[in-house]
Amino acid sequence: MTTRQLDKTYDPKAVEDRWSGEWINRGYFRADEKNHPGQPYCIVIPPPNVTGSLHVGHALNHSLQDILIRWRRMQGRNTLWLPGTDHAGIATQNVVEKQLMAEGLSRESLGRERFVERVWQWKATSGNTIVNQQKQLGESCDWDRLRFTMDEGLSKAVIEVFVRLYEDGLIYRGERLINWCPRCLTALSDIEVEHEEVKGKLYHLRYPLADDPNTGLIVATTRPETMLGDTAVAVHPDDPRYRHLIGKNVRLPLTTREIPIVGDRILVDLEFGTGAVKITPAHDFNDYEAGERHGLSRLAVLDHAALLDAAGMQQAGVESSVVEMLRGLPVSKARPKVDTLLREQGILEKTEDHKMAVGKCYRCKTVVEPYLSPQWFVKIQPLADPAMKAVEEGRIRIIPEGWVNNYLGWMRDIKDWCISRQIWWGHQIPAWYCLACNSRQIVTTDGRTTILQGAVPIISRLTPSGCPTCHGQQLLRDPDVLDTWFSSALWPFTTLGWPDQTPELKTYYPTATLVTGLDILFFWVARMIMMGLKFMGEVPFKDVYIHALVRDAEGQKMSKSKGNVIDPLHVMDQFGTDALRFTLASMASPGRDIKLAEERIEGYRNFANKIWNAARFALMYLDGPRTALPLAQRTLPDRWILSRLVHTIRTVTVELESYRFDRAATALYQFIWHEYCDWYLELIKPVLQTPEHPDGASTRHTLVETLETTMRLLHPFMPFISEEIWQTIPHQGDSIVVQNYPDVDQAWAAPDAEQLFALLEQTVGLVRTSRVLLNYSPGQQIPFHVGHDDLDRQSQLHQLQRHLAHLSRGTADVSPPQDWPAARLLRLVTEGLSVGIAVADDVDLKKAIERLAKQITETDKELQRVDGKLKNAEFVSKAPPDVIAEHQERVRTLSRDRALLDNSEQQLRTMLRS
RNA sequence: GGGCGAUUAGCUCAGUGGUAGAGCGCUUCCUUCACACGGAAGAGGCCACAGGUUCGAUACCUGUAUCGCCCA
Repeated sequence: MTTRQLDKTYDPKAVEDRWSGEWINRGYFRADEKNHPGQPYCIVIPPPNVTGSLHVGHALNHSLQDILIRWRRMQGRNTLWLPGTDHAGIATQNVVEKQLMAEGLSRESLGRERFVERVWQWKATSGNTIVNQQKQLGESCDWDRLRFTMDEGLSKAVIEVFVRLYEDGLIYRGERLINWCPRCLTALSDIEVEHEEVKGKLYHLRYPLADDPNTGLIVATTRPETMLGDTAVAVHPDDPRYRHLIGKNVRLPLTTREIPIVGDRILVDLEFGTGAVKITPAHDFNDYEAGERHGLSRLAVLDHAALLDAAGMQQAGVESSVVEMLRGLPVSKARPKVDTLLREQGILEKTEDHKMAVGKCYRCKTVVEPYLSPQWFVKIQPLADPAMKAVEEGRIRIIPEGWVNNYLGWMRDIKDWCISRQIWWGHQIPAWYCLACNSRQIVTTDGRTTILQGAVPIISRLTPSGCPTCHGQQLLRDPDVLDTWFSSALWPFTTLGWPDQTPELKTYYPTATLVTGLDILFFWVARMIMMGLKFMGEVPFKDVYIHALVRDAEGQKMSKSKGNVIDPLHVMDQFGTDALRFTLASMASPGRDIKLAEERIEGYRNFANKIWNAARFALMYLDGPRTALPLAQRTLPDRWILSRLVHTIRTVTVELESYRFDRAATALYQFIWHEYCDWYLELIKPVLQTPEHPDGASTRHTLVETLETTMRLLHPFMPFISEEIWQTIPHQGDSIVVQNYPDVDQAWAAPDAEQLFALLEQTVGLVRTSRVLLNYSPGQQIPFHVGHDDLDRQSQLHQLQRHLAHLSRGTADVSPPQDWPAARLLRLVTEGLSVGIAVADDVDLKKAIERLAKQITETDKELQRVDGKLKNAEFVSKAPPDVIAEHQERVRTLSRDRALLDNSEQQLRTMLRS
């Protein structure tokens, strides 16, 4: 066998480039839905926006999934990690529109067909960016199954779902107040609005009574300009200030209208403002509902661009001079004008500062307007109920559990889902209208065609050939497209071939785990559950693992505008992909956001280098025969490291099963660095470096055995370096990717070896401390004494003599402390263990004495504390016997230590004086 | 306004009803033939505050403060 010489420093770049491509070429990630004997384990990736490039949030999300998938694959499960991208309707349309703008074009100038073509073109050139980046990260997706939410199969499925929901009466069209983005010019669903607190003013307006203009009612509002569309004033029916006014009318200032005063205990908060509020059903959600309760008409005074609308104002009886003054103005300009008008007319009583929430478009951050328009909705309650039940009954587990209430709470109050968007990029709604039958409902003004409420749609999977009612041939397709989240809600089954009953669907649905961030729990997760239950009759996944958000080192949300974005590709370039992956995994503690700092990644880069050098070390000493001796015949270091390894295997496996990536990563780090490298490799050096050593063959075997196993254990976390090392050391098989994950082999556990080792570690620690106290240089060989109060331990020290001498660099005399020379000896004592080192003539003893004094103080403190507890009658009578025994034992040990330390200190002081 | 979470070493974070832990940073020593992206030894903490439960609380309960997130 030829061993390759490894470089002194690990260079991730070359290794990663080679393996990321090679794994794919060899088809290791390809799923087999038909012949694989293993239990299926499927994860569908949260499809990144096709516009996107990999950011650190993806890196976290994908790293965790890849860990799970690689781990399960190695465990022999029939794994499928299904990749894909999302067409991201509004976001993508915005990107392409921006491009057009730069060319002096607009989507309107192109027309719908050419615009959509243009987006496809853009997708063809830029859409693969993120996929290529994912491959670079080593993501073990089955890339042959890459799906896109607008590819042919998925589009067909989307239409199918729409038609079926419509036929089931779960989709309807109606005029409702919806969230409207005046910049994107489209409706948004409730959750696509981000609420932000801003400073505003509360305006107190006096509305005079119609039959007694000298008295009036003062209403409080944050949006004075909408008063033009008021259709009532509400007071609380129990409010003694106003209840006698209910049923009377007020004169609405700036208009020719009179509006009624109504009593409403939902809308009106007795404590807030003046206790009287205006009702503007066309421009406020709460007012809209109040309007429904009281049968009020809705008067819209803003148009689709959120500009004051002349026609609307006229219809609302606004005085013509006011109409002229305000027409076409945006709210920001209209408000000061209205303010002035109201002041002049003595209507504005006062204003006061007021904090209020404004809604912003989650795509473009423009302030959204409640807007009255006909839209398509999903009737959600019938879908939400089973989705709640699935979680309540534990058919879906949400991890961490804390989010369950969040989910259930949202589902309980869920509102019908507005699914139509007035954009062009997306799945066009499969609804057609007969122009003949709907001549009054279809109006075109200024080139904008509006399909009014009441139009009768023809819902069809294919383009209908004619009107089924009048057989008319002139049909207009509904111009709206579906909410992007409509198609992603179907992702777990449409990507597997639904509505066809494919083998994939049969094998992999329901999927095993969904890994996602909290931010899309409602957007995506909840809706997948609803749709999965509706169309598959089964939950789409069994576990939902919700991970944290990645923030910058200061805890700020990363954003391009703040300039605090950590680019994962840059980091991968600088420190290696494995280092980034390991960092993210080790920081993925539940319920806490990740503050990512580069130093942390650098630390794990160092870890990778450490692993690399451990492998280098192994390779350097691997020449010669290797023999697998029975475990009982192996050396202490070998039995100890195997015992620690099996312990680590158990920990990593258990932690992965409970999605504790952080703990699994910590266990690996601790084992590899501080057990394998710090102790094991040091311990076996004398054997490896002695030619023809009797333990050589067995030690070399264990060295390879443990290193090879450790690489397999590490592989899901650090796929590249583990593969590279695995390939270099003796192994069987083509790639670590397809090897078995290490199993817990209980035979490796060796409690006796661990116990011995603990004594070794403790003793070596004391010797090393002594050396530093006495300023012996690290290389200097020194004689030292070791002894123990406990006879068993004393004899164990004899067994350890060789290792002690090696690790402490000196010659070890194991004998009872009372036999040691009394003079010129520094003695350190811990828990019955004594170490004595000769003091050279020229040594400064101050440091050693200080250290002894300090330890004596600490021992005293501890002694008092423990003794105090034992003197407490209640403790002795109530604490469990084993705890009491333990305390008593500690008092004994501490007292002995204390006496010996005292003695040692006095000796040193004597020396100092002489 | 409602709900959830956090508060532990200088920083970032684990953790447990009975000796307080890690990484980074810091101090001192060391280029020893795996690794200076390294080794060894150290310093550093009233576990936010106040009550309660308990023989015993950093941990369990209640309240307070501060910060963060979600929802309205």
